[in-house]
Amino acid sequence: MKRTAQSREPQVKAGKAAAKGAAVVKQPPVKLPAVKLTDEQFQAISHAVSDPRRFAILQQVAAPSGVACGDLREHEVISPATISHHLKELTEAGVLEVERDGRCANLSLRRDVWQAYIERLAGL
Amino acid sequence: MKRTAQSREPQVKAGKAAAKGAAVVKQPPVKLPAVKLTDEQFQAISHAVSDPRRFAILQQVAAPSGVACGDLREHEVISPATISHHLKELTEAGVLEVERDGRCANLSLRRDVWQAYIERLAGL
DNA sequence: CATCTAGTTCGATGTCTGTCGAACTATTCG
DNA sequence: CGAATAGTTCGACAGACATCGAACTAGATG
Repeated sequence: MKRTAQSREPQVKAGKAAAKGAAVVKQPPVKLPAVKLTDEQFQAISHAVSDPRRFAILQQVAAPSGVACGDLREHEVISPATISHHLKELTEAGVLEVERDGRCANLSLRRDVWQAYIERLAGL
Repeated sequence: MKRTAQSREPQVKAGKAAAKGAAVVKQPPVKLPAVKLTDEQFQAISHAVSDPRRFAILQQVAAPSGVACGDLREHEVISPATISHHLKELTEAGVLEVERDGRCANLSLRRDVWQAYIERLAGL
């Protein structure tokens, strides 16, 4: 798979996408069971979302129906191996859920965990 | 200034402090003027808070009256040079404000910026 | 005014991290 | 069943980053 020159910063395209953010359908006021984060998990989430590419992935995956791995915009700018690396970081941090569908993977945001993370940050 | 062996992870002491979190006085419902974060600033904040030591610093600094640099618990575990390095990261990200008081520095949380950061994350 | 204190900057060091191609596993297709 | 597709893992590489001691600047003290 060909792509443009190696770059640490996301390509302008991805950057702009991250900046604008996908249109988000507002969640109905469903009360999620409270999740309690360990310190390690909190730290892992902070680390996982500090990378602009991983945050951009989370933005896409936050859509109510999730997103198929193959539909991630990152396929246009980084290699499948790197995408896999980032997905692993997010999954191990606990904010991403992967559901295999044949040879495809469907990705979704662990909203309960994300909510707990936000609340932890807001506690400052 | 003496301290224990070099370690990337914060010492248990600092870790526990970060885990428990300082007791936070609930802010009165004062409406802060909305701050708009640029993508770069959002990214810089994410990066700045992803480090456990910097997050622990923010927790201390979030006290309503802020905290004097010399009173940061980090002085027990890392060198002044490293503290300075972390303070610079937080200041440049825009979440920390430094006010010199003679040779001392008083640190406080930019609550407006922090609030904007939380809201940006919650937008997923 | 010399000395001390508080914090900053510089340069070095070792570790971490995002990237890749190649090889791999698992599933689907023709 | 062989070929194609989707995604993963491995090992290597180059750059980023947290750490330090030493030297520095600026303010306070005796």
